[in-house]
Amino acid sequence: MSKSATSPSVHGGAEVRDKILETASELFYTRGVRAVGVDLVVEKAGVAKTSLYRHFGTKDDLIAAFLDREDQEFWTKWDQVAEQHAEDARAELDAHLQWIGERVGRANYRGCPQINVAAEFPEGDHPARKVAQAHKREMRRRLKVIAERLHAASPDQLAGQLSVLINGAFVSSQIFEPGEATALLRRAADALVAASRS
Amino acid sequence: MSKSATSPSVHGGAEVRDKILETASELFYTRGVRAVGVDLVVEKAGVAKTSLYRHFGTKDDLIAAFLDREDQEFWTKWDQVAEQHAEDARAELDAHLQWIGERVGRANYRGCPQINVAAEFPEGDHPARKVAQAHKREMRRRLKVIAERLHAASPDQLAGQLSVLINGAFVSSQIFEPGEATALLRRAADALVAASRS
DNA sequence: GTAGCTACATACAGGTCTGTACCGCGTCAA
DNA sequence: TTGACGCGGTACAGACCTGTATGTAGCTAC
Repeated sequence: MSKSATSPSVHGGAEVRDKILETASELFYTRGVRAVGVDLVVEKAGVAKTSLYRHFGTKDDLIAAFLDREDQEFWTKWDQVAEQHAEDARAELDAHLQWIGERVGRANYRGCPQINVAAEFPEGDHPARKVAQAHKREMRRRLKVIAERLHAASPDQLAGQLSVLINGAFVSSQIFEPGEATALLRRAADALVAASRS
Repeated sequence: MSKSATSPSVHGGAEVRDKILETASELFYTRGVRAVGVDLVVEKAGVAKTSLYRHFGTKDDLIAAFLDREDQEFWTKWDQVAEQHAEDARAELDAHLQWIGERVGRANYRGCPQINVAAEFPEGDHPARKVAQAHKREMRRRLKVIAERLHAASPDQLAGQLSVLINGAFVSSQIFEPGEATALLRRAADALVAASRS
């Protein structure tokens, strides 16, 4: 009957935690992490400040949880697309660049959360930077698998090139003409894949 | 005998202003703009706070001046390299990717200042964002000139692809192996240039 | 000399930030 | 019924932030 959660399972379960994280994620992403104080998060979420600190200990932990959430959302989307092209690595890569290009081209797109937070917190020991670094390495790892399926001469190099291309798209939305990103990315990937076979 | 400067030329000229801007630039770049207060800039520069506010009205103006300085430094380097390959566009592009790759691979590299500041200040009306946007457009413009000299079928598209590649390199230092960036960039550019001629 | 400018030094106003303390309320389990 | 716990609400501590006010010293030009 109940949610059968483990630790904070009285009342309605972890609804308060989810509400805080959801609100914080939107605010952090649209306004920047340092620009958003916990008081604003608490107010917009309609919860008590004590609840925020009970669930997340520190603001830094909340930031890390925000990046974790974005990370999971990103790979969920990735997996959905990958499943539809399980037999054709070339089509899978194209499909990824398609949705990434569309996402980058949206009007309210504000860049990759991982990159943005890494830019806001240059200190290497910040908990959020670990999440960001793991995210970027995971991207290259997945692209390497695709590169291997494409029989690239050097899968790791092609994966690196595609990683740079995708990361570049994340931070280049300002220079794209409307609707330009997808075609530009796919043609660039075409060229990189073709060259990787020589 | 004197420096013959124009407006603030009493005492030692604009030395104080330069000292402030130089100190602020290093602090802003290594620690992040929002993480550095004007008190710290003043202390490290060894000047009075009133001097900072006399030369730069607001902290936002100081940030914009910081990005302007970085912008000028970047294009100065660019022009130096371009001069050495005035007759050969292919060699010029290669040389640019060479020094950019080396810069990205340095141990204390913390990304492109323009991208970092844009990530720290998502509001579109911030004075520093105008500088950052102009910087990115200027890069694409210069790359388009190179693409035209390379007789690309669509110079603007090739310039866009190369822009994405370079911007990607700026934010991907975490995923590069030591010394990997230059070769990866140059081979990727090879592939893009080759494909642009078909 | 004297006025005008720049610079240094210090203090402070007014606001914001993170994180904690304390209180009362409602709900669940025993 | 009673105790434990999550939750909302408020107040607050302590630190930090930007920007200004005030006063003093030194240099230049008239």
